[in-house]
Amino acid sequence: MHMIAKVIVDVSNSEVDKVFDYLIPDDSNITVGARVLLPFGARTIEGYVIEIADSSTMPNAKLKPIIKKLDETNVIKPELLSLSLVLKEKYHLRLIDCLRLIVPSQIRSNKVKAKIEKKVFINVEKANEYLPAVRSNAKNIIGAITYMREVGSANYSALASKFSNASINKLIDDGVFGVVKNKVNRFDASKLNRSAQKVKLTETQNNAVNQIISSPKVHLLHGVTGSGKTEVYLEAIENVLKAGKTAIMLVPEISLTPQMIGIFTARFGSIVAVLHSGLSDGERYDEWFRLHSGEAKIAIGARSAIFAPLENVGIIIIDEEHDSSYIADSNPRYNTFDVALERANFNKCPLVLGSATPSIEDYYYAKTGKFNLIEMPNRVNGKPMPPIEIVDMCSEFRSGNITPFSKILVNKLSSVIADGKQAMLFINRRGFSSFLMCRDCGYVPSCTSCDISLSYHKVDNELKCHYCGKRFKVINKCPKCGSKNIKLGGVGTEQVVELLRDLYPGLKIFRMDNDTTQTKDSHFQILKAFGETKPSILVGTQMIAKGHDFPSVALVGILDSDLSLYFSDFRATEKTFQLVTQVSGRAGRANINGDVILQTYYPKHYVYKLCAAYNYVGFYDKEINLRETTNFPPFSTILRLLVTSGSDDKAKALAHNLFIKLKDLKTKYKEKFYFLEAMKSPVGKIKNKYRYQLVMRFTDADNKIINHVYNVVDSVHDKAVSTFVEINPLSLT
DNA sequence: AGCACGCCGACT
DNA sequence: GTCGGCGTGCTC
Repeated sequence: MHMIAKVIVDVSNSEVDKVFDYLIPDDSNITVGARVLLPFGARTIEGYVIEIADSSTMPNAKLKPIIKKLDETNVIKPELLSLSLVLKEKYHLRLIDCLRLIVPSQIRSNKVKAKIEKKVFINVEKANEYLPAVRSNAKNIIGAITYMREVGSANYSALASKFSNASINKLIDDGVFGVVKNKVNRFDASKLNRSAQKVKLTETQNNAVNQIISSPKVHLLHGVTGSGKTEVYLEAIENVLKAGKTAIMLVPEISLTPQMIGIFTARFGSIVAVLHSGLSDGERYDEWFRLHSGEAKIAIGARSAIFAPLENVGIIIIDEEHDSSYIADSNPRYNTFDVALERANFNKCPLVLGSATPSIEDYYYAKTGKFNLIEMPNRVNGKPMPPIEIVDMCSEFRSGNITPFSKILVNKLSSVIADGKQAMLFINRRGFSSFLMCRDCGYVPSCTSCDISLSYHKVDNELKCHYCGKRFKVINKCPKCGSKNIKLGGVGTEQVVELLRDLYPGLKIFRMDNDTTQTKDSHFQILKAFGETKPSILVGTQMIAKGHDFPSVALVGILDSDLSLYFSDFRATEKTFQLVTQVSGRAGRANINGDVILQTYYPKHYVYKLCAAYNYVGFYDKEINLRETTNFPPFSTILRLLVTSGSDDKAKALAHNLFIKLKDLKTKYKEKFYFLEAMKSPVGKIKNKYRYQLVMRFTDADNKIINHVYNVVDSVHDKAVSTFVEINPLSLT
């Protein structure tokens, strides 16, 4: 009697996202969590064993046997298999998509292999006996022996390229050289500047560490910029390691800088494994396996590192917890916090959320006792935060200044440069200008695949779509009315750099945005060059806002802080507060004093006064009141169904169908259900897919409504249309 | 998804 | 006559 394996096949399609039964061959040692090779219809594919049973619901005659097991050790550990099952239910995902989060693509389909290095050693005694017998014209043999006598050991491939494969192999065969095969780690952390000595913690920091390690619950660590949160993390992790457990440390992708990794490797050495998008396939493969095998005990990485294959997790830390990158916005959509909480509960370990500007929801949960609130209100070095000056750009404009720089910003820039110091200018738009417009008829060129206006990139002299990346020729004549009167609108990073070059000829100006950071390491290169050049200016988007520590930055300019306020998003003011606080933190880090110039067209908006006062709690109080009276999160859940299809009609029809069926929810759940609307998405087309959305808002403590919605979504399924469900999405594009 | 099967048009 | 177009349906 054969045992039966319940298998999920590695095909990302809802039609086959179900359990298939296979026979387990007698001598195959296949267990739950194994990656296996399978006959599937007319082809051979991979799958994952999620259960072993002794009978099948199918007649055994129809079952096929598994071809073979694919790895020495099972790639899916029990905790992560059950995590996948939870995520599938919670987010209504395909199980295979969850499993693919657990098993990185570098492991699947044997694309990447471990790198084995052959190291050659010399047997000196043997060599001494051997050498006299060698013919004098055997140059390579003699050369290799002489060389190896000096160095003792060498890399096989380096040696072979010097003295030929044949000679080295002969020497190995004759026992003059010995060979050892070593697995090598392609990720080399030793290149990093390891610059962290252990410092003595302050009382506040010690108190924070003690609270965290003594209680396995969710801790919200609210610490101002410079309050020493990282030291708290390091100390807490050290405690966890001493207890024989492992740790997961998450940071936003962008702040996973060499310095950051350097701090951890300096403190903990080779038991740190790094997982982020900047790694090559080989590096990622090696780092993942070091965690999987138990060799590495600390996983540090961006969002996806929450799925690190660690066992016996003793602490999970999410730094900059308010950061939007923790919410996956494509394919398997998940919220990192939910996953982390699931893992923390499974391991009965603390989960730490750290931020200078926590999300309103999380601060509310901390205030009301769902989380433990730890406050770190003071900076370790006792320095005050840099003063923020708010500049009214409307009055600048009225007084005839049409540049993106206010007078006071230019004055401060000039004196910073004269002092040989540095400045950072933040503008949240890349390219030269964000749109073109015909002055005569108002025509704006837009992407043919997306409903979005094209940005002008002067460096490449072309128009680019920032949604799909498509490129178009620049127009100098309006295709609609023939006018040559085309104007540029919306200043971007390229234009800021150009204007600065006119203003300060000869000054070194760096630009960091999506366009200048496409190649591996370019990120690091720009920051390094900026750090070494004084005076200089760094112009950039969001990506210059996080984590970087440049002691000579004396001025930070926020050129257009209102950008995020224009979006009709209930989180707009929150995002603005977080961004301004974060960017301001770049000024005056070390011994020099810093200044922040904040330019806005809404100087009266309450968010700016509170930013300038660094008054997070004041901002929170105001915001939470607003959320409560308007029934927004954390007082409600927002659910968005995104309906997309290559066919406009089919997408529209399905969205309409959903709307009809979901209207019942309103009558069924009455006062718990506030809101339902169906409409074309704000960006109605992206990459030639038409987009419609249904947005709902309700209170739903027991997930009844969400499950109801899932059932409705299943009932209207259409192959030509994809429907995505998002819980509390960050944006509604 | 991806592959086979199947039923219609235009080619040596 | 048959080669190949892609619509339909199934995969333990």
